[in-house]
Amino acid sequence: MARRNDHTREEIQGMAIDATRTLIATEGLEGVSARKVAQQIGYTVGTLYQNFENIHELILHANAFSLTQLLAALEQAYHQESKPMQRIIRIANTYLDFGQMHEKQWAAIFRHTLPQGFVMPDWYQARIDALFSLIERAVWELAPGRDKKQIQLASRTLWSSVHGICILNIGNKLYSDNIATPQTLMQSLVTHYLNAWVREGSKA
Amino acid sequence: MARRNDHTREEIQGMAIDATRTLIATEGLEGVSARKVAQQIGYTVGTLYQNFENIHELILHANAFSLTQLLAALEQAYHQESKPMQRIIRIANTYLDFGQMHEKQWAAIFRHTLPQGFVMPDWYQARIDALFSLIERAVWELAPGRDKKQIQLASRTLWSSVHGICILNIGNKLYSDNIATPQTLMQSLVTHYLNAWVREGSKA
DNA sequence: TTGAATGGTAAACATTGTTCAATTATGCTT
DNA sequence: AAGCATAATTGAACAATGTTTACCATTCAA
Repeated sequence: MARRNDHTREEIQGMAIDATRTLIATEGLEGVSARKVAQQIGYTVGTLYQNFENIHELILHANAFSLTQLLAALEQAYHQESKPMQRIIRIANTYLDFGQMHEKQWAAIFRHTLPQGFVMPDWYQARIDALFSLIERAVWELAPGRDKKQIQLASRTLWSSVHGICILNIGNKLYSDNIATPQTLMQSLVTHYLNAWVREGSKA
Repeated sequence: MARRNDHTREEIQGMAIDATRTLIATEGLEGVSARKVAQQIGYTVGTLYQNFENIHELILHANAFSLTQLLAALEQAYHQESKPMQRIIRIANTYLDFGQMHEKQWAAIFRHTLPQGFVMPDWYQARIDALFSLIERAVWELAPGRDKKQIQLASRTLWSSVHGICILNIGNKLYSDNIATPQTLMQSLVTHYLNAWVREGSKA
């Protein structure tokens, strides 16, 4: 294996992903370009394209990193001792906080779209699955008696909604801030939805 | 006013917006380019840039058109005779259906982002406001006794959530379709959230 | 009819993603 | 140690993007 600098293939890839993450964090997704990344790591575009199929794969790796950070934050919120309902609220607020604190990275995750014919890699989908699985666990603890399908339905409904609040929160500030904070909306969503959902279950 | 062809400024703008809408509908937001639009309407890019500040303004106009269509569909759903709760469910499903039926246009609306320093024009924001106002009306009918702040809070919470379900529905199909349809999620969200919210109000 | 103003064009510029032939450095073999 | 094969790296090239602008053409008013 011949190499001119003291960087292995893996090192170059790591450096490129780091540079991409920095670019996203400072200039946003639109600020990322192959040449900028290459220049940042001291190589040329050509080298970049030998380590990544295309620019989307690179962005995908950077986003996967953010997803891992997010997941870690959610796991931490999960593992604090408290009642099931409070736990879910805490996780939801962590989700919200992450979006607010890392706005550019967050936007990059859900705003980036694969071009036609590009399939989402398994290692990326796995992170998303892990996220949903965490929610399902938390919801299950709230109502251990419900069957799996119901848990799944409620989890996905709830988390799509939580996600919706996060989205409308960043960028387009749809709420005049003096009226209601996104935390208030989040609280309203989770308590109302889950209270009714739990009650429905105890009826049957 | 000198003109080479028989098109007024307004006509050219209308043609350009139409062409942009077609491009979005067929190729998606990424398929839109100034040259494609110009060629479609039989003019050059230069002419396009005399009628629009930049490509984003053009896209904004196309998206505003979609928003108007969406609003019309929601208004129609609103004006059908039924109980308040059923009305809201119907509106939410109309929202969902619109996203499914006009996937590309829908994605173009919420995926398009203004570049730095670009402020959203009033005529665009007005359409979004109209949308939220419609929901507020529908929620008010469900609980006419609640004060305005509470109505606003519930409306925004609910609609952010509805929006979240729509988003996760298109593109990234996060639900294995054999488990639950998005309509099921929508039904679950609206009924549970609003039932608990109404009950909370009658307690006070 | 002539001149001024407007409509429209085409070419140019910078920047994007992506490819690829040429070059250079490395490791292995003899 | 020399040479060779292989891999790494470059830099130029291509097409397509948004955007600007100098120039040409047409029309209306005088």
